[in-house]
Formats: sequence, structure tokens, C-alpha cells
Amino acid sequence: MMSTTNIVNHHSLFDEEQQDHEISMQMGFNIPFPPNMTLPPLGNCHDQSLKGISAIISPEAATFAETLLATAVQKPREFEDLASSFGSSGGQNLDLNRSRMNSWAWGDVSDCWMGKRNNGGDNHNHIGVSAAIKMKKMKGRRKVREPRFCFKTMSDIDVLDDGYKWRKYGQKVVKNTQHPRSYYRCTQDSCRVKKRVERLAEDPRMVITTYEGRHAHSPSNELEESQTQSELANFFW
DNA sequence: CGAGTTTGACCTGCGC
DNA sequence: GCGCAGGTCAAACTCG
Repeated sequence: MMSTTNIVNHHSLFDEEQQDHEISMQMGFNIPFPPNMTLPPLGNCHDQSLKGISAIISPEAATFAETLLATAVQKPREFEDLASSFGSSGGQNLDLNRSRMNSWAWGDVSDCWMGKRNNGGDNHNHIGVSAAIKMKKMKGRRKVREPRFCFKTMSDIDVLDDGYKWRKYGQKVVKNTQHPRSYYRCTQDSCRVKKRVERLAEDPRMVITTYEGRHAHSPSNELEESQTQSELANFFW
């Protein structure tokens, strides 16, 4: 099955200024691109407050994209190293960095999807990776929220295997969509990671998976770190 | 019988 | 303050 996957990196709202360091660590999210890939220009988004990148890379299974995400969330340093290695081998990196000058809030996931405007009709044979940031002025009290990462995947299956065990705790029909949104929590006791799964209203073939938080443990089908690293490398080539 | 799912009720934030 | 919409809870249910 060919898949289309988009990655969106959201970020959190934190109460305390002293958490800035952690914020910047979490914002330091590099998405590696192979050197032979042409990236479309920034800013081709309907919302001027969004800056998006979307790119076609290779025909791979969407489930591996979720493994990639799990690594990005759980081992950001390792993921950064991987991104750097792409850079040193002539690849391209997308850096999402937080400006200390701004107050932040992150828009709803649905605001950020670039893919629906791109790849017009030819999204059957590729994985696309995109990143989008929405910034808006905070108002009132700042709210604590975990870092969020999102995938858009073309799949018949709603819940893709990302190596972690999830327990469904809710389902909700979202306004103006025919498809319900499902809410999952990691089954690990000490882990507070959540994910939302929904289908894109414009294209029900697309599954949107939003992760919130970081796993405090390894996936249930534990991959060796070195194996993960090499698989990540293979994913892009 | 335990783990996971379903689903209606409830909670919370936000805009008006 | 009110209503709406999204998110969560928890009891009932299903399944292996």
C-alpha cells in the first residue's frame, strides 16, 4: 500500500518562563530531507500565520513514518543527530525553532494541513513530509500543554502500529465532519502520552494522527537503538 | 476475568 | 452569563 504522510510539529504552552530551556529543546525538531528532493517555497499556505513545507520523498509504508515519529518524540537528540547526518551528506534539514521574542499558542491541527492544497491529485505514490507552525498572540492565562506532533497518513487503517500500546478513552464527532475523532492514551502507567485519530474531512482516505506528550518508556516491541537509527536512515533512501 | 471499546454525561475553554 | 464545541470520564459492554 502506498501512503502519504505529513508530519506537523506543534508546540506547547508552558506556565513558567524557566521552562524555556525545555521548550527550546523540544522545538529543536529537525526533519531530514534527502538531497535530491525539491522543497516547495515557504508560505504557500492559506493562512498567512502559517509557514509550511511539503515535499515528496519516497514510497514507503506509513507505519514506519510512525516509528520515525516515535523516535522524534522520545529521542529528540537522536533524531537531531540523524537530521544532522542528512545535512552532512548533502541532504536538507528543516529546523523548527522557537523565537524567544514571541508569546506562543498553537493553532488547531486542522489549520495546519498543507497537503490538502499540495500534491494535487498525485498523492498515491509518495510520502510527503510537512511542517507547519501557527503562532498567535496569547491572551489571558498561559496554559500548560504537552508537545504535539501530527501525522497525516493515507491509509485504510485508522490506528497505525507505532510500537506503543494504546487504550481508547473517547470518541467524538467533530463539527462539519462525517468521521468521528478517536482519543487514545498510552497504556503504560507512568506515561501520559495521548493521541487523537481522525479522518480528514476533505479527503477521508487521509488519517490524521496527533500525538501529545513524550513517552517515558520504550515501545512495547522494543527496537534496538542502533536498529532504529539505521531504519530511520533507510526510510529516506 | 482482565483488558480494551463504546457511548452518554460531564467538564472546560472560548466567543458572543 | 450563555451556548457551543472539543476533550475527558466512567459505567456498561465486548472479546479473547
